[in-house]
Amino acid sequence: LSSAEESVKSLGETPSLQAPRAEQPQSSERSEGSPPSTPLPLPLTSSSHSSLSIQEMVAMSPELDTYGITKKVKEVLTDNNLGQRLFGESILGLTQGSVSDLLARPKPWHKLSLKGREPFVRMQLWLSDPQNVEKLMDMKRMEKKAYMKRRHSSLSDCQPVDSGLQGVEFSRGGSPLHQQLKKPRVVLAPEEKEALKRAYQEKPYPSPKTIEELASQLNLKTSTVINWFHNYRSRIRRELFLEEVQAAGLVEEGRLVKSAEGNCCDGAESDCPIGKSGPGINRSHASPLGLGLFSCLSDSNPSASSTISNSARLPRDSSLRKKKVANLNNIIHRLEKAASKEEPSEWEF
DNA sequence: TAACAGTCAATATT
DNA sequence: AATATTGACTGTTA
Repeated sequence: LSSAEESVKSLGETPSLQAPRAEQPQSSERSEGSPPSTPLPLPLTSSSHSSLSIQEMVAMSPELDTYGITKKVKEVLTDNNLGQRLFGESILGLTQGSVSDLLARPKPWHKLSLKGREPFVRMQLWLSDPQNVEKLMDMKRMEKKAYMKRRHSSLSDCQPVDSGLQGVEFSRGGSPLHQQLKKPRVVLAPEEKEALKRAYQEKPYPSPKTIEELASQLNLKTSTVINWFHNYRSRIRRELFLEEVQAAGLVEEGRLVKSAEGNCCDGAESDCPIGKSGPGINRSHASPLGLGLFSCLSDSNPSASSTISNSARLPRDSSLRKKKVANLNNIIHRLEKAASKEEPSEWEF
């Protein structure tokens, strides 16, 4: 563990050079004994003759700057013409779509679960591997070679005769014409999305009854509506974070670059500034988007969401404003929920 | 049991 | 072709 700790510590701060490390020839010890998971085809490489499972590393990892890491990764990938698919599948063990999402909207370290931190540790590990790019490019070549090979052998019989479709129709392992036996991915029409968003603004946590109503009104399955709300809530939270980070970046001031510990940078969680908002001067560099929003809650009527959107000093940008409002309603919901149980007595904001 | 966190993977966009 | 979006699924959590 101690030796492991070292390699992990190196992950922290300085995202620069890294201990050399002797390359170990293919780990044949794909020891299945690997604790709980990690059944990935990950060469993970780097670190001393492999020692800890990523999970152990994640557990010991110091706080990482997820935003900074993704930024750098994106840079390295584009600079070297390496795609997300290859990177994701060989380095992170994730699909292209997931990688894209992760790189575009990383959640702050303190909000990630152990599992969620894993990709970031892997990315940091990769960034500190002096041969990262080279290795990936090698894989790229190998893939290409394999691809050419395949195409060559399959073209041996049928010629460029509009091959494309034909090949797909009959060769691919499965049954080509299994008519819609697969659920045909639901695609919500823009108007339906609008309706759902409107409903969300009213009530981020609709009751089963409301959900049922929405479903029938929009002619959607109940589960679809439920899923939509789950997804929307969590995605809105992420975007809020991203915007905060970027906004903060614009205010390049003499403030610690390190994200101040679990403070403000987060309006969606219960650990936000409610209690300590005091004289309002504490948080010197309080979020540029000023979450001093709670002042607007003083006027007793929590259900009047419209009141909030008008009175609060929210960002003028319509899009951001909407998200802020939605998030506020989300927070209100939680507070009310919390207030309803236990002694509904003293609740002075 | 409801809400989440992470992802997948089918589609959409670029 | 590569990257972005997003409904749904799986495993947790409380």
